[in-house]
Amino acid sequence: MNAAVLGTGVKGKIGMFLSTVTNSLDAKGRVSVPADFRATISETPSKSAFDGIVVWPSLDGAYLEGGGISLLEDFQNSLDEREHYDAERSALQYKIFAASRQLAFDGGGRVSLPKDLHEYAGLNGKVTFVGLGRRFEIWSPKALEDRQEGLLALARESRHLLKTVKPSGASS
Amino acid sequence: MNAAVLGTGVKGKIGMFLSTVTNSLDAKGRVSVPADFRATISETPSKSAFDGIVVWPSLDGAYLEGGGISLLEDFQNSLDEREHYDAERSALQYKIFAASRQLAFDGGGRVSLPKDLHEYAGLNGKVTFVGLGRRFEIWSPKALEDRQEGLLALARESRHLLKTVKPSGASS
DNA sequence: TGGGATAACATGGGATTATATGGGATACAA
DNA sequence: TTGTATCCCATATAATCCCATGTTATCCCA
Repeated sequence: MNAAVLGTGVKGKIGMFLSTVTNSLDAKGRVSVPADFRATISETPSKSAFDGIVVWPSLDGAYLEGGGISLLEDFQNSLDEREHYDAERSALQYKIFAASRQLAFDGGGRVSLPKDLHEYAGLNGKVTFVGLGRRFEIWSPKALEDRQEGLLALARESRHLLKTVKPSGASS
Repeated sequence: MNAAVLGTGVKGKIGMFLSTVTNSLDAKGRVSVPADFRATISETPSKSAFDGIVVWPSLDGAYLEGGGISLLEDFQNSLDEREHYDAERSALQYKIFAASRQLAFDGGGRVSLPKDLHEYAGLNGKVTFVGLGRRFEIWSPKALEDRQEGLLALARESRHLLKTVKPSGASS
């Protein structure tokens, strides 16, 4: 981990996903997206008219990652700098773009999580949204608890990375 | 092949092709284009009135590539920046423009895949659409499974390519 | 600052619509 | 004709819309 991880170089008005919220998953597979997250999505400009979230299975474990459609648009822009048949580009496109789902909000701000995603993340009645800035994660509350172990220690060791002023040479 | 040759310079509202969907190919050679993909196509502006998808054999394997008509318009714009008889330009024109088909939607959002394209992609009863952002791929489910080999590991190693913030020099 | 009024939010369930898919009828070309 | 492609309609399933409700948070005024 290096300083770039927390570096900011953001331009324009972009909301952030913050806080951790647990909501319930009903019998139809629906779950309310936290209101704060919905606000973040609607205030972040995007090229797409899509009103909802995008979710895909994490590459790292049994949980989901997600964000607004603008997050994927940023990924797209990054990948466009590579050649069309570049292996690394393809791998990311397959594992993120092809693996993701567009989940539209219903009138009450809920989305329905497809069954295969339930299963991937081991979801069962309750769902925890973890705000991580530009994106968020979706966990089974139990699995998230396990993951917390060890994070505190690492966060303490890494405190020196926190800066309240942008480094002058930051390119991000 | 150079990425710049096929680079896109899209402006305005555009949708993205996301997720992976398997539909069935009936006895008449018809297959439903996933509703999300149709929505993406209809929300992306184009100079053409054509309502359907454009498909051509991949240059890289036994599968098809496709997108909305606007994708081909973007390719055209990129190629226009080259000399008329430039070798790369000609090659791409032959292998993509000349090899591609315009497949119109029927009333139910299906297209008929020509038999030679079936055969090229080894399609047989089932057809998988793979959303990759600006374009999509069409695979035989079995062949797609094989293709996944090693992709997860490569995607994990390549994650550093994904940036959520545009480089400061980006013009977009 | 207390406390009632109002609004926002999360959630349940039934009604309605969209989607994928099959099959027949019709137009067209070789 | 004979095969091919297009259009139209039917249907089971799945997804979405819509309304109702309890709860929490926020506002407003005395």
